[in-house]
Amino acid sequence: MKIRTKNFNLEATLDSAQVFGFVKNEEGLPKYTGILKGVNLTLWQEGPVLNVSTEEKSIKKHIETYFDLKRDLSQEYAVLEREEKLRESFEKFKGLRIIRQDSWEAIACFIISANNNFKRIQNIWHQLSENLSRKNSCFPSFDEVAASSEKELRDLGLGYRAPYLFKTAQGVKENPECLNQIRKSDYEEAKRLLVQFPGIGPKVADCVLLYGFQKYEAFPVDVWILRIMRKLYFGNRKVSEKRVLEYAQKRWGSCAGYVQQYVFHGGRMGVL
DNA sequence: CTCCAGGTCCAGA
DNA sequence: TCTGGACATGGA
Repeated sequence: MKIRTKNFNLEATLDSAQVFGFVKNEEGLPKYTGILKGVNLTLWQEGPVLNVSTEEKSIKKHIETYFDLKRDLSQEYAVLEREEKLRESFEKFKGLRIIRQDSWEAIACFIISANNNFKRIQNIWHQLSENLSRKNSCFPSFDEVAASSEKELRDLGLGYRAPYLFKTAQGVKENPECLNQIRKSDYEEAKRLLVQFPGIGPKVADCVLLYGFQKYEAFPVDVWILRIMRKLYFGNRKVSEKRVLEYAQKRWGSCAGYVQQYVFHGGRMGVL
């Protein structure tokens, strides 16, 4: 199946650590293998065309939703074009989009991401999917994680995050409505609700809000963002994460989340 | 062996 | 409110 796109960069989108279930295989043209709505698929891009290794009709709409291909980015691009310090990242990775991923998967994955590295987060993603999910290689639901145990999670490589994920899964299972509560709340309120779960602090909450709940004021400040923001906007002063967050939201408002993704990816790729 | 990875939690100023 | 250290695990 072929999907015609505008302003879309598959590689930048899937390489910028928003999701952890896709595996990249580079043999010339990079291809990504993963699962979406229970359908296994491989994705690769040729110019504006996004190729999908399935002819299943229903998957097209899911892909357009997942990558948010219909979203008009003119506001974000207007902001980024004005941002001289980010010019190289914007030019190089234009088309990078914020993925709309499953809310629970985002919660779980970013609890796991804390003080961890990309490769290991990917491994754990697959461990959880293979061992806890009934459906073949899908990421496990909160019910399925809650039906596991701290010990099992520890054995799958979660380390000290095992109780965090387990207790949070139990909490969501007890009150699944909380996900809708978060969805309909504004950014501040939604964040207040999220950080009540164990393992979710301000940074993880911002990731979850941005990738899992489409709250675009969210601006996750991790070690990369902190380093680059200090360098570009604070003359290398040792400002706190909180100061950086406030600065970004004041400067970029509802585009902060998108700007963050270009800062993060540009920083990791070494162009900033 | 030491250091680090998309931080959080807890204790003590 | 703000800072310092502990915390599993695996790779460099």
